[in-house]
Amino acid sequence: MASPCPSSSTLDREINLFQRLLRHYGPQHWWPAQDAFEVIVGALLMQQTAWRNVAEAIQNLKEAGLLEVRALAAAPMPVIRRHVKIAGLYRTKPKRLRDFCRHLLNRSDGDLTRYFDRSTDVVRDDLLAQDGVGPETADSILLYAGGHPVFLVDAYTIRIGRRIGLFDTNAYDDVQKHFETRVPRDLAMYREYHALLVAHAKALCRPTPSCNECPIRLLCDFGRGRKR
DNA sequence: ACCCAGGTGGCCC
DNA sequence: GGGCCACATGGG
Repeated sequence: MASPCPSSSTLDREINLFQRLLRHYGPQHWWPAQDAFEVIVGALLMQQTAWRNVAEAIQNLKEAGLLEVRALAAAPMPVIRRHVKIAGLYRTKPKRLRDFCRHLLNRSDGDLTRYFDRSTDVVRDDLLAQDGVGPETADSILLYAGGHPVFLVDAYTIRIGRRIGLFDTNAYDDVQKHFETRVPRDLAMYREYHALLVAHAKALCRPTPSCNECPIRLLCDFGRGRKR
């Protein structure tokens, strides 16, 4: 049966949004990391912290020879703390880093390929069981370190999606399901989609606080709104 | 002196 | 299930 060829205007908004973002911002080349382990460390440090500081913390670890599962698992807490202090939450993040590495050793002898070589759901549950790993961190690790195609949701995704009327919820799982049921489950595309949403958020945040000048007319003004 | 950053876990109702 | 809070550093 020859199904009618959909013009771009009749495509799902979620796919159309991806195409507009990609056309405007271009490929983002995410995640900025050398290898899977560096992605994991970055994901654990990134929470509620500017990437600039995370990058510096990772560089510190790298120069200290600690950007490796076994080394980090064995490093004394004060040493780890000194290197990652710049990434904030220095009383919680170092312990999470070290404990996560110890878990990797227990689970797969520190072999990340082996660690990720299970079904997406199984790995995701295993990640979520670790201290400091919530849905976003788990999915960023799955997507960018493990090569598992999951749609990564973050505060930007929810803000943009709500403001342009894609959905009306803050619930992580619901937003994820929203995209996963409308966007083909493709690893490269899911990686790019999330990176593009962040690129758009950052582009919008700085120069144009209001959406009137949004380069791709998404009408999604930014700012978190008052807290407290 | 604020407000924010690619969250998470612990409470409370 | 949803809403609030502490956590902590550095930059605008």
